[in-house]
Amino acid sequence: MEQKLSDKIKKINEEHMKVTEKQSKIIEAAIEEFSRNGYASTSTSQIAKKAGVAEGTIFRHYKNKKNLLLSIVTPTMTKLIAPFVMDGFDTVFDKKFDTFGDFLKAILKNRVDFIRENLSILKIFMQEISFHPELQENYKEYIAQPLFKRLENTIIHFQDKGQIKNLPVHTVIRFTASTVVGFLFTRHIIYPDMNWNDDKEIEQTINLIINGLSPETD
Amino acid sequence: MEQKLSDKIKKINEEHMKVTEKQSKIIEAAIEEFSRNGYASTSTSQIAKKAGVAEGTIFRHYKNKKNLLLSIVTPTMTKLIAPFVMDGFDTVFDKKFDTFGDFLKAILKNRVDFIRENLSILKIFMQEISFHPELQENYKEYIAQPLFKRLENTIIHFQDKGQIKNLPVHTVIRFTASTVVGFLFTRHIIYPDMNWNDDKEIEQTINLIINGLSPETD
Amino acid sequence: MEQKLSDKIKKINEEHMKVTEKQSKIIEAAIEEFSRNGYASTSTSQIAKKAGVAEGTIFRHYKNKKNLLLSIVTPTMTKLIAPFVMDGFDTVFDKKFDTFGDFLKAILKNRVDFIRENLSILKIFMQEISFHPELQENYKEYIAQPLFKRLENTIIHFQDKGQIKNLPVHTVIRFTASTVVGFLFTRHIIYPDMNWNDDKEIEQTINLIINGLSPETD
Amino acid sequence: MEQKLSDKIKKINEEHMKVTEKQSKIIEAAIEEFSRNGYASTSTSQIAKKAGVAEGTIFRHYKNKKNLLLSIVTPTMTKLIAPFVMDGFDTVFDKKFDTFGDFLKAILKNRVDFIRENLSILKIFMQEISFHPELQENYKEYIAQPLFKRLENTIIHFQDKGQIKNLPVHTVIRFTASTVVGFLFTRHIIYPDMNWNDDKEIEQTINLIINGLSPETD
DNA sequence: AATGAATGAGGCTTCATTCAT
DNA sequence: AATGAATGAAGCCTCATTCAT
Repeated sequence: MEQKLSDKIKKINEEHMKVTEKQSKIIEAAIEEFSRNGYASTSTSQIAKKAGVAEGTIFRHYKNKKNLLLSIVTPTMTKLIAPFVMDGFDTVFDKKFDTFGDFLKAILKNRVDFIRENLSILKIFMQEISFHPELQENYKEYIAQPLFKRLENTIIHFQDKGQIKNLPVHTVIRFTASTVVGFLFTRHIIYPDMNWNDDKEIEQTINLIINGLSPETD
Repeated sequence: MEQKLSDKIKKINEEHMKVTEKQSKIIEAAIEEFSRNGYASTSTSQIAKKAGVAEGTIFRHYKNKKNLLLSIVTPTMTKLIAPFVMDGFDTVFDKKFDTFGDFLKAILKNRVDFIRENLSILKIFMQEISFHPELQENYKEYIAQPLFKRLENTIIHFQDKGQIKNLPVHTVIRFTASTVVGFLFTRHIIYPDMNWNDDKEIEQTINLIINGLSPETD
Repeated sequence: MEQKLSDKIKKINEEHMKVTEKQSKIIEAAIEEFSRNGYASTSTSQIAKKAGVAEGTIFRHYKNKKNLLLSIVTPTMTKLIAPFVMDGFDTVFDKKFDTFGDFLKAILKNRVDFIRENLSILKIFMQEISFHPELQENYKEYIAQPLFKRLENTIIHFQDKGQIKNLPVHTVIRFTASTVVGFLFTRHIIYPDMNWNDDKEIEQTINLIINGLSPETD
Repeated sequence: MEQKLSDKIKKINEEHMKVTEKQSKIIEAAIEEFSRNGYASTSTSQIAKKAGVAEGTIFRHYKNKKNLLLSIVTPTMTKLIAPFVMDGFDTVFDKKFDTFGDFLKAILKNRVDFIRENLSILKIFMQEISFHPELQENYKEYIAQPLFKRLENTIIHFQDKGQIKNLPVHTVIRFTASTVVGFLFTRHIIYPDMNWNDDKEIEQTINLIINGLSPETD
């Protein structure tokens, strides 16, 4: 069952691989335009022009505009969480971490490049998730739920070790995610052009999380 | 100068007051539709139908669809931060707070109802801010800057009192805001229908922030 | 019968006189806008704004937009030809002229100021005459026909005196009118801002007409 | 330089050639409607219906309603004056004319059919030239200026030969053009349905011009 | 007499999608 | 596989006109 899930995810990603040259031009153009203007305000002819293909060509490869959106967003989102859910991968979970801090650091190190490279798509995802039920369903089934399950285990593990306050798991996740996402959002979307010292910021961010979650020490 | 700003903001809000009955029906309908489908995917005829007015009536009151958006979003955003920037108001800042926790609690108590009541508009704001330069300008001038200034003072105040770690002010603000917004977002947008114990969640959230920011005690 | 015609024309002009202050503001504004943008491209709200009245006020005084146009154009056109058709007036026709040249000079002297003052309205007339049957009917009945009749008599008179070549009357009128209108058009519409020596140009123009029409002298 | 101009004009006309069948239906319909109702009072849906195409098809070929107008008017106007400005063409200018009368006769013979065939477009041009700056610019650059230059030379030539009164060139042109245009206008626009003897009228018109311009013979 | 809010028809234009080539 | 002309529905907005105040 679990196996099946990661198979499905593998398939989603593999389908994304076998693309012709025109196709990848279309995808590239669509990502740029969707992320700059939003899905609804981007026309297929705009994408075609930017991709250097005929309008009809888009519809030869993607059933419709919505389908093009899903083809862009879904594989990237699954890849984003792949290290958390893929068995057999050399993931961050396969190593044993002594502290919750180490764990966080490892995740961030592992995913921060991927996020930077796929920022436009993540932006599109955040913008569009509310408006497209298809996206929401994919998201819940392939991303949110598997991810939550894995994190749940990890957090309980560190709570058992006494490193994390005994708050409800979802509160811990929410706090951690908020802080991390808040940093990445500020870093890459609100002030992408500021002069950031990424290593220092990440360390500070992790410290704030660990401090926040550390059990009363008396 | 500072006085002038709060005057401008007062004006923005007052202009929003003198509305006919049809006008407020239009606003109400637009808020609902914009927030459900997004600005670009909401048609003015849709709004007119839901408001029970002729489509032309919308354009008698708002010269543009864009203008309608701004008329909805800008006054609400200034009202949201009004307690922080208005002089002469009985704001959360006029009282002296002994601890940073008390300060946070006071803010959240003060603003949480407003946020709940204006959730749709805040959602619209978050969705559209990236796509509308006019919105961005209003936001920077009337909201982000004044708010930052006030918070900066407050945070330095509590850093001087030794309650908050000596991190850069913007880091403190980012961490605090991320955590608060992360809670509100989860509470009202991701899982609005869950059975929330608001008081307890707010307390926990504040504790996480205070813990996170508390200076090393050794 | 003839009497009736000049009575009708008198009535048209008198009706144009009893106007309230708002009415004349509307007329003034309409003239300016119609002549600048054309009838079809001028909106009644544009006129109202420029006139400083409410949109509804226009329709209190003029049944509709078309009616406003007619109220502007028709009286002016009848006034333009009034000296030619009004009995009892001290017209250019009442004096006896020795030569066709004197006659032309007298007409031009008499009408040139009127034309200059009513240029915008004449422009509107020329633009709109093709598109409005009502205008065409008024024009034929009250302007073209009476005018032609009078000119016919005059021209036959000078042909009998041997001053004008024995061409068909309509040819003489066409040639004369073309030359005069051609001058006025160039003078006031094509190059209104050039530095014109009006007296000299008028004299030259008349000379060209007289030369053109002078019988072979051999 | 001069070469460049005639190249540009050639290009304008050639672009007008490569038209699909639907395109020429659109043009045909637009000409008829624009000339019957005026540009502003003709709707694109009206044109589409008359052309038997979808409204959207118009905008695939002409980015604007305005652009459609220009695509109709500009090439025809340049073609109208082509014989005057095109080098290498077998124009009326290439032959030597003994008299100004022969010159006028040649021009009229040459252009009268073209005018008759393109009457609707010329009407549209005259109606719309005042309201469209783009049209005015094209007109000045490609039509009025080159035409004036050529005529100037010709007129000075005949003035030197003593056939034409020593009036300012622009006065001669104005008088000649007024008389010719006055005839054509009466012939084709005011009374198109009258029973005209074209050859006789043209001869008379030319005689009037020549007489008008002939130097005093004493 | 004057106002101006309200209307709804219609105008120009864009767009996703189809289909013949 | 790729093109791009064609479509017609729908979008935003303007307008002449009406009517309650």
